Amino acid sequence: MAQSEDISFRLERLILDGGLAPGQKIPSERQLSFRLGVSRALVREALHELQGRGVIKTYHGKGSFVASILPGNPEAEDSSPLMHLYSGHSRTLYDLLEVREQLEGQAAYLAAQRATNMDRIRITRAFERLGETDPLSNAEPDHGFHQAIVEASHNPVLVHILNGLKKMMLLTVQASVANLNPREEMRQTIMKQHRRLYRAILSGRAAAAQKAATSHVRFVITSLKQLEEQGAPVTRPTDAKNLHCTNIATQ
Amino acid sequence: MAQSEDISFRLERLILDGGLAPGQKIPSERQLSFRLGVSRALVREALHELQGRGVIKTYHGKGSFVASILPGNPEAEDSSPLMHLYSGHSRTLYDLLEVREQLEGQAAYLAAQRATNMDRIRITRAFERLGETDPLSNAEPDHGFHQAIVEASHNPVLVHILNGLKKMMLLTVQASVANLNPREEMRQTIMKQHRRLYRAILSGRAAAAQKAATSHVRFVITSLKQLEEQGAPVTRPTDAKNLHCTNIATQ
DNA sequence: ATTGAGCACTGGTCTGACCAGTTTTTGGAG
DNA sequence: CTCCAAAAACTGGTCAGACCAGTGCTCAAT
Repeated sequence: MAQSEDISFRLERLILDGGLAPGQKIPSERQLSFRLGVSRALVREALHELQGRGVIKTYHGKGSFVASILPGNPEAEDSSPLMHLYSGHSRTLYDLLEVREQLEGQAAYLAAQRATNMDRIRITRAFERLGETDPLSNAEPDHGFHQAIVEASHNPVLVHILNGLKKMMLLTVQASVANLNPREEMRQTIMKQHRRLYRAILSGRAAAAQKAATSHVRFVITSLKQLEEQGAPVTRPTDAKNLHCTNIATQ
Repeated sequence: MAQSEDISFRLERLILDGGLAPGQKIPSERQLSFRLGVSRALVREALHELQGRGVIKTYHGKGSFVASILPGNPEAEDSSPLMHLYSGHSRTLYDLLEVREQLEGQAAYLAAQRATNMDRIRITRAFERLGETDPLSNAEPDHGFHQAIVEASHNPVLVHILNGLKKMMLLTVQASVANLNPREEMRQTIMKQHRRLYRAILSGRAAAAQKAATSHVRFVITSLKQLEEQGAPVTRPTDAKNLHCTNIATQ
């Protein structure tokens, strides 16, 4: 009945449809009031409702941003039982990657189908950034590339799950992974896979995109297993700073 | 910093310290704005924050009342902000099913490959129980069947994620779903799909199992969409008791 | 006593203004 | 031309006052 509830509902859907990029800025209050055809006061009330629910964060002079929902719990409360149970077990990494193989494939498939022009621009930008940085610290751009693809799938559930998987990988992953990326022929292969994935999505070839993504993850899996068999150390990184070494696993 | 946060904080304390019992009426907006020395708009924003947090309920013409804080399960685990964000949005159900289509398929695939004898026994037992119960309350055995399959995949991550998805579906799902299962031809089709899935897994035909599972979920999706287009009500169940009506969606 | 109109509440919404931070633009100094 | 500071153009935060829309009470006319 209340229009303000309707507004906050529509805002939620706007956030969901928009890909639910955590940390992403949402339109300004005045803009929203114009778009939705209501007064600014109403928009503000709706935003406060979302704020109370922890969906968004608002900063004076800057704007409102989608709250990162996963990392939002500094307390070990929700993720702890699972995390603690899993982390440290070498096997878990492969379990995670096994699921990721499937979901990254689906994300690529959907992205190829549903990507808007804005999405294509974001993906392209992320893709171009892949080659710019030096090999050792390219965890960030790589993450951005895959993130852009997942968000282009326009399935918030998928975004959420893959984010969760990634986070768990950071806790589970082994230091040995660091050895994988620096190898020149590895980098070549991965770059090629990325390019294939990129082209498939941009040209809307959904099946090809899915195949490219799954085979990419599968390649990472087999490479890791191979590496492990060669007697690579199976130790976890001790501090968070070293976590970027997991770039190969998040590709 | 923000005064409105301070206001909502003071209101919360007023509710707690004031010994305001659940269901009790809190002062009117105009009264609060006078008492707190701020504008009514500010009070309204603060109230909306509390409303979003589920602390109060507001009724047009009557006033705002302290909500009973009991009904929520005390365990913080499933009451993540994500849940609140998703639940109630019709689209989310399809987002969930879209992901499930993929993961149930993978679970079936892996189960066909990895199921131990013990797993086969469990799956068989669950399968046989499918036909025994009356059609209206067969949410339990159905859930058990799929659960047994997922666990036979021997991928804890997969088990965990699918459990989470199922839990979220229970919060998201619409009452209209209840109409799907009782229909005779639906039940026939679903039963046939279950049998195909069961046989494929037991005989170790992984690809066939995967196909059976995904097409099963896809069937549910299209059926639901069809039903929704026919003008079925898109209302959420009001009490937890009706949630078992979601069996069709969790199959 | 019953009923109805009217009034005094309640929240819901709008308008337009102004304050206070942040970011971008711009124009002049070097 | 470059660079940095002033200014303009954003952002959210707050206010005042008005009017609409439900709810419930009161009191007079029947």
